[in-house]
This record gives sequence, C-alpha cells and structure tokens, in this order.
Amino acid sequence: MNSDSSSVSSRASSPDMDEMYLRDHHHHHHHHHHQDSRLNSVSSTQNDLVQKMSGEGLSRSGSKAGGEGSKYKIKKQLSEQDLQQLRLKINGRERKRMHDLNLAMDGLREVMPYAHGPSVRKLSKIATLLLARNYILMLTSSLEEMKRLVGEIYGGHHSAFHCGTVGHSAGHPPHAAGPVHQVHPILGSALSSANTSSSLSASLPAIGTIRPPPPPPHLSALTASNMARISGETKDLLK
DNA sequence: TAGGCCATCTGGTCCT
DNA sequence: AGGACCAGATGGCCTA
Repeated sequence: MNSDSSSVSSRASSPDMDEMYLRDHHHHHHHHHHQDSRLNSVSSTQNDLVQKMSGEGLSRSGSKAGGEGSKYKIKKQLSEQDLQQLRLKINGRERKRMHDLNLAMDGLREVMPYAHGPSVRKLSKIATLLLARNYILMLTSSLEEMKRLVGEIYGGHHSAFHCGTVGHSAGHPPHAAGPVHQVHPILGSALSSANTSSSLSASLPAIGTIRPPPPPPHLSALTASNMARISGETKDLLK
C-alpha cells in the first residue's frame, strides 16, 4: 500500500547516514523534515556501510590500508582518520544537495494538476518532470489560443502579447508511465477531450525519446489538435 | 520474483 | 582548496 500517508516525501531506503548528517548540519540551518525518520533507523553505521561498499570492489581508500603508500606514509597516516572525516563531510553535502533537489521536486509536484491526496501516490520524479513539461506546453498553447481569439474579437491585429520565451510548442512530448494518479480537473478535461494516444509505448523506454522539440513553425499553431496530442501524452504519463 | 523507483556513496570534473 | 554537479554502482523497498 503506498497510500502512504507518508507521501510526505519519499520513503526511506538505505539505513545509513546518521550522526554525520547531524555533524554536517550544525552549521546549516535546522530545517529537519519529516522523512528524516530514517535517520535513526537500522543498524549499519556510516562506517559499516563504508566498509561494505568498499569491499565490493569499488576502490576507495579506507581499507586498502596495510601495504603500499610508503612514500606518502606520513600524510596518509595523518589522513586515515581525517580522510574518513572528509568523506563523511562530502557525503553529507551530497545528501543535502539531493534532499534539496527532492524538495524542489516536491514543490513542483504541488503545483501540478493531479490529485495530491494522502491516498494518492506521489508522482515519480520522471513522471513529474514529464508531466510538468506537458503541462507547460498545454498552458502555452492555451495562451496562444486565447491571444488568437482576442485578436479575432478585436479584429485588429494589435495583440500586445509577445511571449517569446515559450515560443516552442511541443515537438514530441514524451510519454512515460508511472503510477496511477487521479488527474486534476483542469488536466482532466483536457485529457478527456478526444485525442488518440496512439503511442502507448508505455513506460520509460519512451523516455529515451525525450529530446528538444524540433523547431516548430513560427507560431505554435496549437489548437484542438495540438492540445489533444499533449493531453494524450500526458495521459500516458499518468497511467 | 522481476522491475520500477529511490537514496546513498563515491570518484571525477567543473566552477569559484 | 573547496564546493557544486554529475553519473555510475549498489542495495533497499514496494508492487504487479
């Protein structure tokens, strides 16, 4: 059940990181987050992990110990421990960096048009990005459409608008798969509106097709058709 | 059990 | 030098 009220954020995984995070934290603010419940989790301490991993075959200092390192002896010895210390610091930074990234991802999810209920599974990262892209594309086309209509209504062609920033309107938005999500009314309507999700290549394989959309004609001649396409792809996304 | 998704560790590279 | 970024590897958790 991933109804996970824990949608709070991602679930835990590796039981490591612990003191060290704290260590690194003392000079960072203390915005602890929910998820940190895992901080104290299970067994393996940083050290255990370190050893385990290094043992695997991925090089890494730590244990090579014993022989070698003759000429650097002094320096090495001095390090030995400091090295470990440094490693922890670096790992901590990286961890924080990723946490921040995830926070940003959560922020993005929050503004995405899909149901964010406690009983709704969080969008995966890839799905979030893909959906966001399609959403932007859709909004852009809507804007274009509105501008066009306004132009028509006023006969004149003095549309003051000019959003050149988002001139491109979708090339081949990717389709991806993800957990099932309830679509927000907004997108929902857009999605339900016809369209033929021709390519249900399902899942990530399609992700490989992510690429900058080919330079479309001047104006994004989006209208029903384009809109439909986008929504269709988005639908795949939410599948 | 396989596959998807994710967190973490780590070494390399680029930037300040 | 030290930090930010990045990508590969590894292993855990969860669902079909």
